Amino acid sequence: MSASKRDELVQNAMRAFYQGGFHAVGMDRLAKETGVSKTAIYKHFRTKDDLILAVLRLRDEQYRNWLVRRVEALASTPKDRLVAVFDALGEWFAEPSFKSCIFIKASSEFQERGNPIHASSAEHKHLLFKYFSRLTNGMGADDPEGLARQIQLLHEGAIVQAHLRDPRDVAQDAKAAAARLIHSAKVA
Amino acid sequence: MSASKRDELVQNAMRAFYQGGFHAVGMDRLAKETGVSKTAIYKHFRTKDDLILAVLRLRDEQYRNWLVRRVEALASTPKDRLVAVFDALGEWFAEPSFKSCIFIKASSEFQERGNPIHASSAEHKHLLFKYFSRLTNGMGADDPEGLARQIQLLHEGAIVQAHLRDPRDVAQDAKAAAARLIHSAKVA
DNA sequence: ATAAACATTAACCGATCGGTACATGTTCTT
DNA sequence: AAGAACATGTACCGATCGGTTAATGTTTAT
Repeated sequence: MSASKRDELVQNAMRAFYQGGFHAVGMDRLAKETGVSKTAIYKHFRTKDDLILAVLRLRDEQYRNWLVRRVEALASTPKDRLVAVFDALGEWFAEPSFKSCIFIKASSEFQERGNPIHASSAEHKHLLFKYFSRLTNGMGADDPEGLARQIQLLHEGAIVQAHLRDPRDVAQDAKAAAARLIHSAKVA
Repeated sequence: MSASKRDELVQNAMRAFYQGGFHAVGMDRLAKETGVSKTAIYKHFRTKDDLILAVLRLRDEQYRNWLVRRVEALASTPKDRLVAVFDALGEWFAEPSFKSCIFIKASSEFQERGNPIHASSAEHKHLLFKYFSRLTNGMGADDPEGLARQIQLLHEGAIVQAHLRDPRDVAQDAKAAAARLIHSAKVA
């Protein structure tokens, strides 16, 4: 199996797990939906959990790349970019295939503290925090880490809410709250 | 089976699903952990999904009752109570058995729009919104529904974060953000 | 052309899934 | 005390779970 074929498999597995859930989607169904036989899958991934970890690694890279690039395109100062995060979120929520965040889902299904899948999800959220932190540092906030954590609270809350109610206004609510927090933040 | 026995079953099922996940915990394991045989369970619940719905109904009542009473004990004005919500959350996060919110987990595992379990989770979050809304109305906020939605964003975000990182400071971060939003909210 | 190397498929493994049939208590009525 | 009504546990149902074995292409090197 070529490297690109493998990437394609992980990508298709991501779609299947994202739409159907990790426990709910079995390996047989996965083989059918990805067009790759179970044997071929197990040639490259020792266990289902390993495949899930590969899916999460890919999604981490995808999501953070997308967010950073989209935010860069929408605003040019760190302060404006922190607000623009929620415009980007709004675009994501509006996609018909939006079904919450795969890491929140993964941590819901694999919740034991030491589980690698849980840890991988936590790591993704930490990397996201570091991105927010870069921006709050860039705008010269007095307590950049604190503000970054607050921004992330709104980020995670918006995703959860967008999955449970009409997502149309969720991003705007979060954006308004973020703008308040950012503009009233003390600058060093 | 007496009514109290039934309640006890639902309560024990709640613990098992909460700790282990809905798909991951099967009916055999459930029977073992609750001490009630499968046959007896199926005497009172047509399907596993029906049992899950009963679990969610109980948890909805429990959580909202707990939150309202705890907040009432911590503060006496609507404005202070909105902030106190996050002190209550902090107490919850500090419990060793805390493992996120069962409704967020349920909506992660049953994510199809029309699924009754998903709908029940959404309904719980809507009832929670109505509680926040009562408080924002009580404090005379200019846009009470908008502020209530922002408070709920912090509420959901805090739960997700508390599940993925050290939960010690999460509630305080959310409380600080909520206080900012509440105190800078226009009053009609 | 041929054989080694690799990829794929189908069939199968024991375990567990949600759910049920049935035989055995146990309790209440008379 | 006898029998109806109900509750319970055991053993089982076909289907599916994650994962493997072994036989069958398909490619590549010589």
